[in-house]
Amino acid sequence: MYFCPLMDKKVRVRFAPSPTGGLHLGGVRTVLYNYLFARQHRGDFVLRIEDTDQTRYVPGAEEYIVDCLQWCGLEPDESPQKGGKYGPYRQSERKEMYKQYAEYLVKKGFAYYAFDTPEELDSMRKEFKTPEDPSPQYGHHTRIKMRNSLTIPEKEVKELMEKGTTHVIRFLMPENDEVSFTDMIRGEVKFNTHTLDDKVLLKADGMPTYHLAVVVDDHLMQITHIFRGEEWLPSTPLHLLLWERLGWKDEIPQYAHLPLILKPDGKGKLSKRDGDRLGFPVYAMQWTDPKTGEVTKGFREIGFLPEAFNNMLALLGWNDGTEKEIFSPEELVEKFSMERVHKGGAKFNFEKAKWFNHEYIKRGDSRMLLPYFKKILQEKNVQENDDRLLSIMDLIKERCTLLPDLWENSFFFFQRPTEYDKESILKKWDADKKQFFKELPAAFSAVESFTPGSLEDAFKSLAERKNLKAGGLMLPLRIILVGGKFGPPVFHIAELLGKQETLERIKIALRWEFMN
RNA sequence: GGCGGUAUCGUCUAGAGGCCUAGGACGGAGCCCUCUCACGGCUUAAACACGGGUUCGAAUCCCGUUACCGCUACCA
Repeated sequence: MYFCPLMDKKVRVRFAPSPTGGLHLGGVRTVLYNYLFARQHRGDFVLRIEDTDQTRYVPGAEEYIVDCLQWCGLEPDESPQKGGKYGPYRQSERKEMYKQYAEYLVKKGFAYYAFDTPEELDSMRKEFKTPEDPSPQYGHHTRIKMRNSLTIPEKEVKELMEKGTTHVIRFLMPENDEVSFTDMIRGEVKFNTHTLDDKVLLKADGMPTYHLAVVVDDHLMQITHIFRGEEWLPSTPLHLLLWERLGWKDEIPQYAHLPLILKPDGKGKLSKRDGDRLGFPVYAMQWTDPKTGEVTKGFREIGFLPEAFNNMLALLGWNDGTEKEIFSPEELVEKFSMERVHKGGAKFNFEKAKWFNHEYIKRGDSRMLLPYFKKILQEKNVQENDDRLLSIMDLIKERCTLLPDLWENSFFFFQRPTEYDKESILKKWDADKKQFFKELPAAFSAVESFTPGSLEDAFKSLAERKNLKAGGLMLPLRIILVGGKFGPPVFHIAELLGKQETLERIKIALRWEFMN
């Protein structure tokens, strides 16, 4: 059986997270690819909450996901919050629909009731466990030995049902069928149903499992393309069969299974633990576990720009075939193609991630950075007008990798040095130099425009008159103005400090006893 | 164990039979620029997992091996 979707409908894609905690960067990448594809094809992007596991309910997780998408600039067209004509968008609110479809499958002979208790399932697994088969499945070998509507006489089943005996509905997996489909990234993928099991479709609590819910909802919501993690590849044949048994074979969506994001070291999927261990975020935004109160910082909190974050994620597994690496959101929408997504998993590289952010800060217009800068300054209780802030950023942004670096590279504009790197000054300090700095304020005052060029000229001509080398005086000036060996070119610092403050700082420094 | 997927520099990747003595980026090393730190420029080390085919010719196609990853729940 080969499944080939018809592609003449309006593109509709979806992100369907389970609201159980922080949003992993792999999840954001999945959203990104969905979003880019939708925008490129002028389609719809829907957010659907997969909250069918009541035991894993985490308060606040759904709102958190919505906030993350907003920060990333990847907002859905339809969602529980926004609504839409295919709602509700929360699976827990669609509970009744799933049951009908499950019952329909039973009626058609494509599924059956199973009354086995968890304990019975457990002992079955133990009983059939062999070295060759360490995890026996509930499938064509074992189903005949279990308590289900296939093995129990019809009359008895009816009685059990009438008594309200707890049961699940399982899919009746055909014994020997070929199931194949074309994955947009991987090409043709084949399975034989022989090795597949009778997955639970409807749980004892009446909620569907992922498998039933995803097929029913994707159909009802007219989803045309499913882009999801590679971990779903093995259950795709089940889903395909479900589409077919439910009578929707002609509407099967196109699939693409995205490669996983791996740990930077060792092996396996990247997890929050790896971030904690290696010192970088894994979640998009800060997540506070409501149970333990544990707070986990995200990319936003450590100072990533959402555009840089997206760009980095887009390139983690995709490229446009050229050597271009920096793409604006618009370029991403235009250039992205699922066929060019790399098949293999990618180890996450935090250094490279930071490089993207650095590029965005460095290349970006300071006006774009202004709100971020102002927020930091607010925390530091600094008030300043926008024009000066813009000038400061123009000067320092090339040395800022993360947003907090904006402060680390500019604090000296807002506060006078409290201590000085004495070592560096004293190494070559003498009376002549001291005299030079005593006369410098007058020389600077005499300058007609307080600009880097004229300041440098004044500085150098004074040095010449005093028979000193200007080169040896620059570092002391820097330390006098900001306290240490850091910052942008020193005359630029002076310019932004302004005449009054520059002269003041020179005079203050000269009063320190180590200068004498 | 079974099933599925993947396999190019340390990392992300380009490469869709000859353009490959394998290109770019991050990171590393070195040099230049220089008042500090950066930015920028230049140079450099570093890879086709292995074995068989197919072909005049393979990183590219096929098969096998190996390694790694994923799935194998009334979780998603």
